[in-house]
Amino acid sequence: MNYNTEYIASTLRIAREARGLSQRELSTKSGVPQGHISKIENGVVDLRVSSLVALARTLDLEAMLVPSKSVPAVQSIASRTPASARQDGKANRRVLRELARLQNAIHNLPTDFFPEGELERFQRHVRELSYFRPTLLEVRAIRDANRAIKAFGHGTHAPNAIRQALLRLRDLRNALAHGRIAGDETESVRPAYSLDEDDHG
Amino acid sequence: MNYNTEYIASTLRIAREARGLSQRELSTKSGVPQGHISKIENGVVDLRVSSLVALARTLDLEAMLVPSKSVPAVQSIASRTPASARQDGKANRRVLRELARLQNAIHNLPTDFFPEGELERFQRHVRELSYFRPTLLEVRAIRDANRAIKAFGHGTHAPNAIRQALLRLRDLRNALAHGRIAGDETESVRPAYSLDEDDHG
DNA sequence: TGATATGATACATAAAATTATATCTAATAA
DNA sequence: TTATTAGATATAATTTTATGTATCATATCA
Repeated sequence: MNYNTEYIASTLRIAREARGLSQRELSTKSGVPQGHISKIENGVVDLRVSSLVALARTLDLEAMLVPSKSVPAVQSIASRTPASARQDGKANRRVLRELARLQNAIHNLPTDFFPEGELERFQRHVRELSYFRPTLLEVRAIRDANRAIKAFGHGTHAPNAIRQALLRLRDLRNALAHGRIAGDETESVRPAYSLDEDDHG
Repeated sequence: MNYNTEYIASTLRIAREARGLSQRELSTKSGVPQGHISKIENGVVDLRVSSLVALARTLDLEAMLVPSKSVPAVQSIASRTPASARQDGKANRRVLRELARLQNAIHNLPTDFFPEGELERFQRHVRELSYFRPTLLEVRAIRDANRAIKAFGHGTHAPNAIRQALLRLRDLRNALAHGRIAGDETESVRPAYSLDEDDHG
């Protein structure tokens, strides 16, 4: 699997949640079993094109093959582009930098202070936050989370502060994801394989 | 397989032939076995996304998920010239070779199976086709005509097959002469799974 | 004729899809 | 808190199928 599975996984998950569908609902609509949707969204499988098309269609997405040269133009067509690399403007960059810092900070947290899997879930929430336009995000919430983690490293180890801050971010993500069901706003668009892979943490 | 595989099949095959690649060459470049490419191009298999991406990348295409609403805009961006390949040698030589072979084949056909003057007209059509840039021609159509003639020589003598194939070429010539893009089966059908041919030229 | 290249086929195997079951999460109440 | 419940998601076991390796038939060229 030398293409970016993260892209497919995240795109499908975000699109599903943006429409307020559970995996089971998407399953009945698309015909793809719920368990399989779970595996797809977690990047566990190298899915077949029929599954991809079935899921994409029920989420109002189309799988297309476009000339590589046209990819930037195609991305510019979609009004909501991934927040990662394409926004310019100081404010946006600042938000993204905070987000990246947060990702890194969570990655370096000692796992034994948190319930099993909690940090991974938080990681995912933060990563998915990055798919929204930075202008929609709240710098302060992100910064608070960073501060909490920093305080955790320095002084008294209090996981709850971190948890609180990260839960706020999760709620923000949910609000954004569920808030634009009806709108003309379209989904994130990204190449099926990344030209430059994520730093991974 | 409840989605239309025709598009994946024909698009990949046309893109490959437009670049003058054999299945084996594409195989070594993409890492996908030749036998598998054969099955994919014949629509026998429901290929995995990794295979699709590997083939597409080798053919300078990129798999993307785009909002359904944006599909027309994306299609207008990706130009739909039928056989747009590199300006350079290999693909062009391939087309010209097929064309020359076809001229020769028509020349050697027994005249008594065809109405008076028909073969001469076909000859002229093919000759005139060679006046156009090879990049605009369709190897597939030319090859089909060659095959039809070969089958005629071997098995049952059925002039209609040849006539059909040659009429397709005549239509292509007319379309080119009038400045339009020739519509063959790949463009007449509207995909649910939409694929657009690359344009290098 | 032999040699080379092309696209299709056969079969073993690894992996995805299916079906069914278990686990997790977010609320609510005791 | 702690227990419980429902709803959502993840995992397990089995079946189905794409993939990988090898070979085949046919066509083309020397």
